[in-house]
Amino acid sequence: MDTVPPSLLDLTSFLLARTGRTARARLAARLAERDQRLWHLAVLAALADSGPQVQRELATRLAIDPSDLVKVLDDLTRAGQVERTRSTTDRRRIRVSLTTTGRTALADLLRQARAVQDEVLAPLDAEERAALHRLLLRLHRHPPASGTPTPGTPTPDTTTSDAPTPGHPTPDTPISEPGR
Amino acid sequence: MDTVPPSLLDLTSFLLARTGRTARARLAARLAERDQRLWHLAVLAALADSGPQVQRELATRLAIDPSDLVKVLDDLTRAGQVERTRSTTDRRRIRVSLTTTGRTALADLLRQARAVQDEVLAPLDAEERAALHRLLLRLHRHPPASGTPTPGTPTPDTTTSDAPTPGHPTPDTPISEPGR
DNA sequence: ACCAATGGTGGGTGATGACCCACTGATTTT
DNA sequence: AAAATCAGTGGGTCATCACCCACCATTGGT
Repeated sequence: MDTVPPSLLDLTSFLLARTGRTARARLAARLAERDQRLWHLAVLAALADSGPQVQRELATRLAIDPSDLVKVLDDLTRAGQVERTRSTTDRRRIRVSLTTTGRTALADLLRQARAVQDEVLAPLDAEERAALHRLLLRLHRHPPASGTPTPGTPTPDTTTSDAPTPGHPTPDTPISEPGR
Repeated sequence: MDTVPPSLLDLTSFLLARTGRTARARLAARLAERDQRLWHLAVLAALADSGPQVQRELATRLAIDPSDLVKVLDDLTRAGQVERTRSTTDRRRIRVSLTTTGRTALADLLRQARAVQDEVLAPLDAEERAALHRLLLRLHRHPPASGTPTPGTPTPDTTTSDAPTPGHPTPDTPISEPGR
């Protein structure tokens, strides 16, 4: 049984898609055990890296719909990992900041992520992993540029962004997009 | 701007997931222009590589639900790219074979796939692409093993030429899984 | 003070993808 | 020839996302 059609294995893009998919799936599954999802990790990471921020900033930075961010933050707040405090200067805004437990949680999630990574990258030795990481990082920074304007996919490409997900126009440079 | 949280960029698995996602999305978008989807490509490729087969074989090989395969084949048949003929020996079975136009279509799709690939891998030179391909291929053969039960797709093999890894036939495993 | 714009929410919507089950022919068993 | 089995279908279900819109609170003009 088996054999993946060789024609497909010749396509780097196919391999990329496939491995990426499994990596993602495994990570998601792992996080699910903690009742967290990819977006939760992304948000916590963003807060840890860039400090407390207003929701709107977070949303644009993560390229997530503000409306969806709300839900993620609801979860995180409920778990006591982030705190929402209204900005004193502009009471419309809400500053989101990491709590101590949030920081701990993040550390744990990152640990999980690395564990999954070790599983996925198991067949590679340290140097190879580093090489892979380097290559992927290069790809990451690069704007795929325009591509196929397919319905649903405007192909935006804004200068910097990296990867628009087809199907949805991605405005500017989003970030992570754990979700789909 | 953007700035993806650095913490995430440190995760190879994150980069993998992300680039893989965009690769997949772009390819899907491209195929969509031809009114085809990833599974269509996978099926055509499987038929081209392994010759005419009974649906059930195809399904297990591609790790697709038999029920879903039917729909894909319906499309391909409608487009005149494959032909379904009942097996003379066992009339329950249906042999699926590629038609000439199917072969042409496949060639076109693969061309599209490579085009997308060129866009995605743009920042890398030939050697780097080769290196990336090699690494991914290694990962591909590797059974993700346990961990998170990601059902679905096992791995392996294609005996094909391009593989860096010298000769090992391959065991077998499911294949592609454009989908899940 | 009034009005337009803005941040944040809540509540949907639509598309996609995997999975499942019941049903029909054909074949094999016994 | 009846029973069990199998290939192929058809018709759902469920879960996941990204996206959108109407709405409240709050501001910034002017």
